[in-house]
Amino acid sequence: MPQDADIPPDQSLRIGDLARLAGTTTRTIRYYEEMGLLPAAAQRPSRSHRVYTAADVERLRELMRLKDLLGVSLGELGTLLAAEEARAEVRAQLRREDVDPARRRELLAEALGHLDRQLALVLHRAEELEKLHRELDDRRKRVRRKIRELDANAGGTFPPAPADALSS
Amino acid sequence: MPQDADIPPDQSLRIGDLARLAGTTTRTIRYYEEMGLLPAAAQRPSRSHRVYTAADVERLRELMRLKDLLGVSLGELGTLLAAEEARAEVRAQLRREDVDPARRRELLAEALGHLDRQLALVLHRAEELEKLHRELDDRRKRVRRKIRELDANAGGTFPPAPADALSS
DNA sequence: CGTGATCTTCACGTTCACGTCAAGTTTGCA
DNA sequence: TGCAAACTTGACGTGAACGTGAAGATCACG
Repeated sequence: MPQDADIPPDQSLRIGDLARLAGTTTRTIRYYEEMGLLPAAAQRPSRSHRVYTAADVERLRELMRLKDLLGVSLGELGTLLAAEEARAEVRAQLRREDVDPARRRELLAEALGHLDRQLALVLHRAEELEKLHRELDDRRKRVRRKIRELDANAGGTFPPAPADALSS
Repeated sequence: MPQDADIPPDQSLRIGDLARLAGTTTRTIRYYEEMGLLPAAAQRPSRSHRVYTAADVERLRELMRLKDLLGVSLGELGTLLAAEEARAEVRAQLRREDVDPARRRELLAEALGHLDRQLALVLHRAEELEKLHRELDDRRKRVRRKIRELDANAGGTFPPAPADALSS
């Protein structure tokens, strides 16, 4: 668990701060940048320090969250993230109301597609996890029942023969 | 997705068959054996072929499933699997009714502990996934609402100014 | 009992996702 | 302006989880 020093002092964070706030390392951040997951802030004067904002903390946390929850590689994550980028683009375009409705619809439809792809991934995994959950729950109930049976005739003779096979 | 040739011809499978049936490679199977995830069938005459049964197919599939769903390393998976081993042991002992009740309770309690550990893992992940699911659903709803708004006054002038900020 | 497919054990190679060290540079601050 | 702390790029190292040969043994079948 990351040391949750959740007092984001606001803009102008440096890479070390970002690492601490997101619960990771500077190496990882540079690596993610290299992989295109964190945009390289193109106009950085080369050899000067990287600067970040609170939004970047959020973005990085979201990245790590998705990576963990969806169990995807950084490459696949990059694809999903490109969708997020597109959504940001959409938001920017939508904020200016001088875009023609046809284009607006296009952008929105695209965003919808991206969201649906992510949702499909999430739903599939959630379903599988739920299945596993139910299985474990069933096993647990069986074990607890056996314990209760055992406790019922405590101090007595042998308990009644169980007679039911436990599924593997 | 593994090519689901689900016609398990029954016992006496060889490593290639197991690989095909479980949707993986022989290398992976040997590796898992080396890691102690698949027991090495101790009395194999050294330099003879490995033999497997349909149960092993199940076990291997379960292994891959857990690894994927819980996102754990093979090491951690080994620990969880040791629990399964213990449960198998319990089942074996419980089948013979000549074990004294105290020991039975012990074994059952142990099994319960293992199951609870797995359940905790699963529940935590399921919760996180559900949170992500709700978030994506919300975003999707917003996008769809915008599309409907746009479609409502189609062919007309500009749509009414949205006036609501889209959360990042 | 020959033979081709499949398997055996080394052993080294590879990819991913970073860790780690080195040498020089930039920044915040006294 | 001086300086320590934090940063920069570059390069090599590492652990996990396999992939990929090589050289020989074994199996299943005609």
